[in-house]
Amino acid sequence: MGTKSRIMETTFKLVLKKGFTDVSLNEIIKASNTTTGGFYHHFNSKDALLLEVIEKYIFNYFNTTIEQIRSFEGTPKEKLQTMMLSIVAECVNINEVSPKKVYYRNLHLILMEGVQKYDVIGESYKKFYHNLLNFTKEVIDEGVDQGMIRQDIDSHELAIFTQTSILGTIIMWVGMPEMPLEERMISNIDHLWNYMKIVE
Amino acid sequence: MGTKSRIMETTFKLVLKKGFTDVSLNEIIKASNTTTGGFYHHFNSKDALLLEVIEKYIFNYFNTTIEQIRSFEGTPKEKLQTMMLSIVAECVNINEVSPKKVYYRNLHLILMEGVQKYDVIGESYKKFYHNLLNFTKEVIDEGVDQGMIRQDIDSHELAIFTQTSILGTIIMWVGMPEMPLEERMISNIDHLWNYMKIVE
DNA sequence: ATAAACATACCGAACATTCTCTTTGTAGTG
DNA sequence: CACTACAAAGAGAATGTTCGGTATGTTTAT
Repeated sequence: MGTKSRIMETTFKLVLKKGFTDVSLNEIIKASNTTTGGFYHHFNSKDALLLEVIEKYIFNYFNTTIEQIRSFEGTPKEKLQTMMLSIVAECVNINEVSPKKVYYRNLHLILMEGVQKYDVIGESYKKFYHNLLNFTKEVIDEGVDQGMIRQDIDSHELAIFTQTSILGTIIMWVGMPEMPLEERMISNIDHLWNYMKIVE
Repeated sequence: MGTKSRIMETTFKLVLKKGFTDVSLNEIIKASNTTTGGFYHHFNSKDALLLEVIEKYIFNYFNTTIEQIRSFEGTPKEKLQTMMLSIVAECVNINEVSPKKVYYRNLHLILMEGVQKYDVIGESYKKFYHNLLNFTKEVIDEGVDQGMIRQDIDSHELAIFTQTSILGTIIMWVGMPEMPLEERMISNIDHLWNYMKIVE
């Protein structure tokens, strides 16, 4: 593996454990088995590194996951579930960086730190949300076409409500980590589905 | 105003603008019109100060708001709305520190930074969530007693679903600040209500 | 009543440490 | 020779903290 990607992977691991500000450049350099010169050969600054890392290891992953689920076969409800469980549960296995699910909590917290510190990350975050929202809306529209989802509420409105519930599940779990995330996610999607489905 | 509370208020203002890590002790000391010695007379460390500030200005406020709404008169739906709008919109006026609503976004991000950095803050965060969850459940139980809310779903289950939707609205808005928060919150509570109310 | 003893609140220069980033040097390769 | 990819050393600024000192107020003893 080249020095650059070694630095990036190491950085992601460290950041996942300690956050942006609590991981120093010296630490990164040592853990990456390189030197200051080596580092500055590949990156202009610490910030530049962090931005690249976030972009590659978080947003790239999130957005390609959305793309993958787009071609996934199943009912609208199954699609929603798969989408969310993918983002929530599997993202921790990015490049096998960490085998433990626990880290997704940190990943979320770090993302928030990034949003607060760097406008660029805020922008990527926003793009991802729009991307996810579009996906949700597509799925709901599909359900409407198939006659499974009620038409009396605007699908865009339903998509927003769905997405807020789903993101809320994550945030709630960040605050109460003892809550079983997958279980909760599934049961909340059940409620959402019961609300939007057509009752016979 | 005493030196200690002056330091605390100034710190809260600064932290709200720049986050924990980006506000230095020198900055705090200068802005508080005191000196290094004066500071260390009242606080053992910078971290100790931050913890006290978060506890006083955020969690104290959140929890007393819940208490206030407990004695508020109105329908269950109105109570839910008032609760959330209070936390979301008015909390920015804590001790008239800041007149701008915009800051609530920062407040949330800072809270996340705190949760990530300090276990103590994570604990307070958790307590607040439980407190809020209990409140939500009380309100729903009240609605059930009044025959307004369906009984076929466990009220605890409904409370969790409600809270996740509501917190999701906040998180979604953090990612997409152009979204009108109050409006969104009200319309999401409408959906929730339509789901849990008894249809005639 | 007065002096001594102590406590509290605060000052500010000095401290050691850590941080990011620059500069200079060098081994390998085409 | 020139270029890439790194190594080594350290400059320079900023950080949180310590510590000796002062001014003011409050007990306590005589």
